[in-house]
Amino acid sequence: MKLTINEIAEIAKVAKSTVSKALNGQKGVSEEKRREILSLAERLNYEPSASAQALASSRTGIIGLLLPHEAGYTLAGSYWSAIITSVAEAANAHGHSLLILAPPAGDDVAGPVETVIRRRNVDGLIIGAERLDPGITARLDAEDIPFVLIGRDPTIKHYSVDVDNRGGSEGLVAHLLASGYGRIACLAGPAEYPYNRERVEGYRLALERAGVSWNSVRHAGYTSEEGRRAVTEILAGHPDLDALFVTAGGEFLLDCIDVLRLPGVAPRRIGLGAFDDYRFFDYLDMPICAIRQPLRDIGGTAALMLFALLAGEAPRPMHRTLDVELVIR
Amino acid sequence: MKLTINEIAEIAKVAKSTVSKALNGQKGVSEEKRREILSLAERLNYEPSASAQALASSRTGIIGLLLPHEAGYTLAGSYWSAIITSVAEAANAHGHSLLILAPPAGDDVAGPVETVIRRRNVDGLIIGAERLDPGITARLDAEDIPFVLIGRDPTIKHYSVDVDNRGGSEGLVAHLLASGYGRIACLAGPAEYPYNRERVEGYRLALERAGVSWNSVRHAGYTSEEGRRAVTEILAGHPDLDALFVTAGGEFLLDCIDVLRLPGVAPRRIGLGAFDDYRFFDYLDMPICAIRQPLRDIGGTAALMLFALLAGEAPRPMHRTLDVELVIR
DNA sequence: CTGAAAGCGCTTACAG
DNA sequence: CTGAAAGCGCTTACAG
Repeated sequence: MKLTINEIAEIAKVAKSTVSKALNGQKGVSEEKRREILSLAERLNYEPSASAQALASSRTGIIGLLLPHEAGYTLAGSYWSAIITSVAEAANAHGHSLLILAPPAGDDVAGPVETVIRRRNVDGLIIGAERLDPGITARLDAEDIPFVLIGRDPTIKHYSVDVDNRGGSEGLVAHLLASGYGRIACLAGPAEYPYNRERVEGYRLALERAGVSWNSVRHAGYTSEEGRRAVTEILAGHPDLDALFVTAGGEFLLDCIDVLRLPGVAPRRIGLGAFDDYRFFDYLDMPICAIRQPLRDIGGTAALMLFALLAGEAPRPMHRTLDVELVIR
Repeated sequence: MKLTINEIAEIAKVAKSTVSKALNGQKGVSEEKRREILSLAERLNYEPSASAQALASSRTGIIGLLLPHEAGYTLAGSYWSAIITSVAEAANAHGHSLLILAPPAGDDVAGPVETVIRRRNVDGLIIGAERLDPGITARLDAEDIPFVLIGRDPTIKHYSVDVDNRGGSEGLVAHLLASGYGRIACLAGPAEYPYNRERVEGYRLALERAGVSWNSVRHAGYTSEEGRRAVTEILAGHPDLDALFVTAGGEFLLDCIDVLRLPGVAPRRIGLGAFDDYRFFDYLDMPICAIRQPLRDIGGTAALMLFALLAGEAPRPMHRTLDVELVIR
């Protein structure tokens, strides 16, 4: 039924080890035989069995992408969709497949990682989880499974690709200042996410450079209630506020916008800055500028780094920082 | 290094075939030994090698999800994100992994399917591609690889899960009629997509039931230009139009909305009906109602059907149709 | 119930 | 360069 290396060997009248070498481009086969075998395999539509190769070589030809559980829920869903497809395409281009690891609802990321390690079913991992237990990366290191993080965690040694959180925020806030806003508050997601801290730094930097001393930073958890309450309190605490910089997108941002659009608030015409751009910003009746992230690049770059690692190279720099784009409306 | 079945057998002082049977819950092992072996494996954190199992049993423990190439681009990205994570979770719950297949830019879906068939690296497939060449499903049938389609193609015999396109559209249009709209045009995506045809049918049915003879249906391709042109022409052709039903979401819908918001058009206050709901509809300054699809259910149901097929059962009904929800704004 | 043996389809030293 | 052989870690008839 299934065409195997044995049939190829038989037809070509060589040993199957010779076929294997020819197919894998290894030395130790005459150019003539190689050509013969290659064309035969081509003609017969031969494709090696993934499982057999994996077992014999202890390389699976599969890379894994670890998603945070929230990936499926938030409107930032489009974020993960772009990451997934770009990684999948890069994987295919390198002759690999992409396995998706998503922790079950409520669980953290440790379970899937542990299973993957023990079952040995991926060669390497791209980790999209935004917060990561150092124990997990330690496990991966111990087991010699290469991984690349999307986003960066300063407390952990790892390869990573990230966007320029600080620079992007700085540019955005600088633009708000240049547009005439003078009292810009910053609403940030939880400080445990490194990117929120960096974006707050960018905010501070822009104010400092412009010689503006007025500032206000507040962190809030990623829940509808906390986000809404935070915006409400910021507004109440600063009657003279004229702009708000929100460090995150997705549902969190939408909740903030909801509050800003409330009847009592809307007349104040608060300017909005957001770290994440959406096309529907066009529909909002408020001045708004945003940071657009190069989503497909993030996935593609992470994959490239991982494949370098798999090839035994040490990609440099260890941390890739991608530029973002300021979108003005 | 890696713990294998041999070590377990040695420690338990039994043959490895006995260990295998015990672990896999097969008969032919005394309850006592089974318990012993199971607890030993548990204690030692033993997890069988995925590749070895796959090679020996010719079951990979992996299901594939085939995405259309557009998945990463459109705003409907959140659609795929929800499908992917829900399928991944269902797969995990069944002890399987999820492999993502995404055809390279410009290519169709045939390449990845062919590779998967020949490499034998999935046990079954969930096909998310919206348009499908019958040749592909024929290949899968021939190779005995079970598959479930998301969406339904009447020209192909297959298992599928879909939403109630006709009923949803009918309900939506009926609601528009009940709200006082009398001249409702329908802008549909390409007729090659079965769901577009079904949604148009729902539109017609609602008009018919209400005894409204005025109708206007137009199909347009999924490009920015075609969508915009279609809306422009519909508006120009029907100066008395008071509502528009768009059968699709994503970028296509956004392009339509752009045209409706154009200065010359906006004053007319066209009511909008959309098959796909987005939270940002709240921001639009136009009357709008929409259909919300049960995204996570779609993925979960498709996975359940596939696992039934893998277990040798024939899930019935062959086509699952999920209810949608009418969201009124 | 129990275990020895063959086999899944490859890769990889190792002789020749 | 070429090929015979062992081995990857399991599963699955098949005897006992």
